[in-house]
Amino acid sequence: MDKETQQVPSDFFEYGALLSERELLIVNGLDRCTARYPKNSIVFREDEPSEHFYMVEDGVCFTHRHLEEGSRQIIDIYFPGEIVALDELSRSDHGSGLTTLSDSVLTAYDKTEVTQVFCQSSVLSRLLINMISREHAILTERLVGLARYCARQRTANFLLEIRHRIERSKRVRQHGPNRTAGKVQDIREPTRQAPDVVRLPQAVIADALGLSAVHVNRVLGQFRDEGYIDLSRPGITLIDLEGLDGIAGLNSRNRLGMMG
Amino acid sequence: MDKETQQVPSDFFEYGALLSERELLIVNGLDRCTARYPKNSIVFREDEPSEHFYMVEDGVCFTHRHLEEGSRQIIDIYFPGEIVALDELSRSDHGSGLTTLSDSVLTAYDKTEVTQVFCQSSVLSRLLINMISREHAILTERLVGLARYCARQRTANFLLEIRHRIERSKRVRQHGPNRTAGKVQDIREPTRQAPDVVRLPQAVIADALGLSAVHVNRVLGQFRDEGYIDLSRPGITLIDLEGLDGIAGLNSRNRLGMMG
DNA sequence: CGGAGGCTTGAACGCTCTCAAACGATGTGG
DNA sequence: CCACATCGTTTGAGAGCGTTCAAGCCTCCG
Repeated sequence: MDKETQQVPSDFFEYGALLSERELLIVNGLDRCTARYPKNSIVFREDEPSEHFYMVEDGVCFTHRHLEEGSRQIIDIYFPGEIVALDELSRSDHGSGLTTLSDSVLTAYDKTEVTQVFCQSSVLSRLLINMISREHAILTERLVGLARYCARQRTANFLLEIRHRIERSKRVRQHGPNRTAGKVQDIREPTRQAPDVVRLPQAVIADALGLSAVHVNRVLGQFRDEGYIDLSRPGITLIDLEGLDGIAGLNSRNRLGMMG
Repeated sequence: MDKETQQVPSDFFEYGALLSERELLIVNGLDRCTARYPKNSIVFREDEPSEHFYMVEDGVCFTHRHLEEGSRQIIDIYFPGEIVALDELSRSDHGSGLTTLSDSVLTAYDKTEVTQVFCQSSVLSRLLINMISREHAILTERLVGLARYCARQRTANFLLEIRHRIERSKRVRQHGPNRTAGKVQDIREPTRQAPDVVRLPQAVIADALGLSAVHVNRVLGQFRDEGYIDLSRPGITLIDLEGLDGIAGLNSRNRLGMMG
């Protein structure tokens, strides 16, 4: 692969569409605007006019909806390499707000331009549809989880899903030539990027799972006592992945394959 | 509009994309297979290979997921004119099963053909993306509802949403020249198609809302006692729509606008 | 007339919430 | 360097909402 390939937003690779030279040029030619956002800053609010979608370059952020009483529901959490607000391509306003959890770097793409440009190419159209469909599958999974599983199951499933996405995020970010090679670069900051450590405030987990922070804490306490996780250090350290998977009790379907 | 227009699946009109003669020809040229399904029959099961998506011509059906313990979660309910399994365009298997609630007529379209053909046209690509995005918005709404609202709110909201979709379904089915004219045809079967009557088993409502059938019944009983609905006749007759809307307590956002 | 499926209602249990109060880490200003 | 504020975590007690189990009823239909 050449230099141009490395400029392509890394997440695109995940969708199995082999882009030709022509499509790569199109994608690389897109207008983009990269900016830095401090921790806990609001990138956009729900109901604001929506002109861009974003790719997370660095940091962690989440989409959310505010409810009347002051509580909020977190729709999804995004890690580096993931794309935010893809589902809003055809909306004129934001269906949910976007807030950063840590200092973040985001790249904004113009929705109108992307839609128009992508629709010109059948390969890119397919790619876009695949990406949106994947979001849809994740959302369906989450819906079933919220409706039918208890706090223990939801929490265990959540921890595993976040772990999976952190891993995927790391993998995706080593894009370019190194992707297929077995060569793995050393992790730069073991404390921040350590594997199997979920570093999210319990209040955020609660808002994502539709639970109270107090009860999330209680469930995590149970998991700690049962030896599944470790809470003595900052963050949630996953110890027994199979055990958590057993608690989650969800079929392996949620590890969603892509493409068709 | 000419005869060709009337052959176009009516739901496409809802998305505001003005199709040119050329696109209409493409859409009308799609392979399709219309079949009749008796009440309570399974059209496809989850995890089965997925080759088609369906348009509901007549009847009511729903998509669902089965859980280990034997319970099920209903993902969505579909009325005439609506499209099923659109989100599975890029999947090779069904993420959820499809079952009929009443005697139904469904038209199957080949997923691969539709994807390929639609991706050739930028207008149709956009249309497809808009339709999928709309599904996404609905799903997000449902997610927030499940996570953050109590049984009364969810039930009230559900009744209003179903009413809205039944109305929309009726409107969409009078496609063609009559669409824009104020002329409204008489309803043929007032008992079956009466406005403001939701004819769904309470067990189905429960499975859609993530509640037990017993508790749905209790909530409906409350609504009856409070004068919002009437249960003396078969089905649920909505009496006080504003009242129900007040209970639902959701912003008007769920009456989702389309296009961007 | 009898059976089946859906609806209705009661009682008790249990999961999760709210309220409340500490605790610990972190950061800030005196 | 310490006092203090703040934020996130932890734990307890009590209340509420929805569940399960169980039984009876109604209605449609054979």
